[in-house]
Amino acid sequence: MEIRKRLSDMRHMQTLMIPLVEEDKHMVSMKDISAVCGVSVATVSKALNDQNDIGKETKKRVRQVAEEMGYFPNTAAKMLKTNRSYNVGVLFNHEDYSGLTHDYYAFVLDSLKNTVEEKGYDITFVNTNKHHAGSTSYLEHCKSRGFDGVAIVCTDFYSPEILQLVRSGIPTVTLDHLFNNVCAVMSNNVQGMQDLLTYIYKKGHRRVAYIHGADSSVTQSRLSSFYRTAGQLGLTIPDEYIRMSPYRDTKGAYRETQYLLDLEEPPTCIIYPDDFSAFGGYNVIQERGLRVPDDISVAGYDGIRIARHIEPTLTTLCQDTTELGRQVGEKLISLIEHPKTTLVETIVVEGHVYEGNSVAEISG
Amino acid sequence: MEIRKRLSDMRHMQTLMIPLVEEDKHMVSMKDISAVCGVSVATVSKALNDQNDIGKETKKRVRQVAEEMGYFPNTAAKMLKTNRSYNVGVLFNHEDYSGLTHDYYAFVLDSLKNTVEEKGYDITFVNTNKHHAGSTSYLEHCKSRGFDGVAIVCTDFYSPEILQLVRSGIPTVTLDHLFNNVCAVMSNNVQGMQDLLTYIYKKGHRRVAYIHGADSSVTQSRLSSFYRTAGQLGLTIPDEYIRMSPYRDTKGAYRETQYLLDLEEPPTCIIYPDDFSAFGGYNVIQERGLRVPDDISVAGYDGIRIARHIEPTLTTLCQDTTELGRQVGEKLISLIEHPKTTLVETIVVEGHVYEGNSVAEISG
DNA sequence: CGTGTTTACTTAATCGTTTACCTTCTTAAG
DNA sequence: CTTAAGAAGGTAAACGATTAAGTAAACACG
Repeated sequence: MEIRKRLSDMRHMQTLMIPLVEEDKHMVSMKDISAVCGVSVATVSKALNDQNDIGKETKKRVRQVAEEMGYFPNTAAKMLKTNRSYNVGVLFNHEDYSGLTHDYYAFVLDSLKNTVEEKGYDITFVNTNKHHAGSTSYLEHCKSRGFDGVAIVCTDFYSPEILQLVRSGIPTVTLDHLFNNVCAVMSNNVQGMQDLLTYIYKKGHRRVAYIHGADSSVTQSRLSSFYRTAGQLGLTIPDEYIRMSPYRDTKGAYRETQYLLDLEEPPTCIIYPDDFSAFGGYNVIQERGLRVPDDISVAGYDGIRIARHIEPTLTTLCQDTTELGRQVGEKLISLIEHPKTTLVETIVVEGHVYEGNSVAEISG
Repeated sequence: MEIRKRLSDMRHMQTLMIPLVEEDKHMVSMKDISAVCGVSVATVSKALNDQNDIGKETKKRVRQVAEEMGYFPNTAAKMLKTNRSYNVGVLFNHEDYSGLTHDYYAFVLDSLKNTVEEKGYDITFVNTNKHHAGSTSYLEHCKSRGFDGVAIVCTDFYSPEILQLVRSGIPTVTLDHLFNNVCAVMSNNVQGMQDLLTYIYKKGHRRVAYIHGADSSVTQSRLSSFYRTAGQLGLTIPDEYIRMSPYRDTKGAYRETQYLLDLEEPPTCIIYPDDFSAFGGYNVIQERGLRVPDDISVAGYDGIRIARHIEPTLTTLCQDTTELGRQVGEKLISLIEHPKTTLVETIVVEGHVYEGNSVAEISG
């Protein structure tokens, strides 16, 4: 016992004396601290965790020695014992064309990351790779890694795996998709489309086309809001004004824009599925020798950063990615830390119309 | 003993019978499998890890039961015992204006993620938040989490914390920065700038300005390559053609462009620090009633996605983010799995000139 | 003074794996 | 038949923490 103390003590001294060597592999553990302080490991644990059945003096000394020795907890051991990882998974499936390379999701993730890190949590991507050793589903991967919670940010919400995950009992928050009995944070697409269309209407436009994205709950919200708002404003929208082009597909946007411009009575303003697509629209329009917004007005959706730096700056519905990420993070952590008292609810985040120069004021 | 077996067996049956309930909290462990199979835990472990001192039949049975019971390993326990996490940290400091929201890094990260996930590793962000419980430095966070390796992708490379990290003995790979004795993956900024400037030269330009980004090793490479190439081509670059504007700062690009256009002998082509800035240049030029590329040519650097969808499409040096991310990932994992035989080297990834319409062909 | 309470610890079990080292049984060679 | 080797599996000690339960000393109080 006495010998072990000395040994541990010496090892400690070595570590201290050569602070930045390459072979700094050894992590100092509670055992090392306990040896140096001459107390039990349990005492060290309690002292560091600020338990109250430890003497003031001892606590102080243990903490100081721990500091000096450069102690930090072994997360794996802590996890194993406590079943808490202080790590949240983020589901970012990018088999479709999106994920990290999509401004909207990247910005949300950035904000989410800041939010949870501030509260002492780390972020790990839920491995979407099927070849991952042992685990075959998202849920298994999450359990295997012991995530305290999972943010489902960007994925195919209709896959059975996702359903399995949200039903598993692990705290989950979804972004822009609603499941029964699952917390969700939603960008207000209904209000957003209403604001956007109303803005366009107020600028004098009466013939407004909408190229919507591929089917999803987001698309549905926007589309129905478009129809509803149009109705309220007394606009008649001919069927051929409603087109489809996948999100962020400039080719598709190009094609549909041509279709719209070739109509006998073309629209005076086109709303695109997203900003990226809107720029696809710019191109056709310019190619035809027409100008935005003088000859035709254009509106986007998202509010990606570049949109306000390209002339004519794009009028678009700017989604509040910072707030979205923050809400996802806060809700998730609340769910983790206060599972009983946290409301299962849908949090709606408002966007706003960013007024660029792409929608003209027209009269009559 | 007999009783424990039965109990465990029954618990197992329950789990199987109510497959998707909310209270699916219990993770089936090796102990459960061992009880059902009537073998020891050690045998189960060996069977699942495909050790060779286990009978064929037993191995098969254990594996099948494990499958049926929905077993997957507890990562924390495995980590604790083996000191391997199959988890790599990614250092993505975004206190400056970049990080996830920067196309270049986001694309690299996306590729890195794909690469390591394919090999069975997960990605966790190195927590850059100082308030994180217990750990105060990147290194401590990494050790605490037990990362097998760390990819240093986007950060202030001059901070002492980073130095501590790369010297710690944890496998690390840096992107676009060179440390002594540390693996690095570099986008070839020297060749890139040379190619870009040569392209511009061949288009007939003799008065080329370069607005470079804020100081960093990347900036230095590009700038010195610019000078060197200019010399080789016989171009004389007046001092006032070399300007500075921070990366991705459209305001700065705007300002410097004005400066350049106001010169007595303005350049015929301006190279910007990045594509984002180049669009800032577009704006001034358009505002002044000039046109790209007829009146002045513009080149960017990066090759962000949107650049090829905006007219005039931007001529830019397209960095190969997919390859960069892949190389970082592969090198890192090689370093982790074969520390002795992996070369400590610098991998250089080539880019290519993306030929848009923003650089005019001029004669004389 | 005896008894109960509080304080400040220690002991030891435990989380779910891995693995060095046994044990037992089978088989083949001498 | 004896013995050594090999195959198949078991035992138990880790890994680094947490925590219920126990203990010894100090203190309080009628």
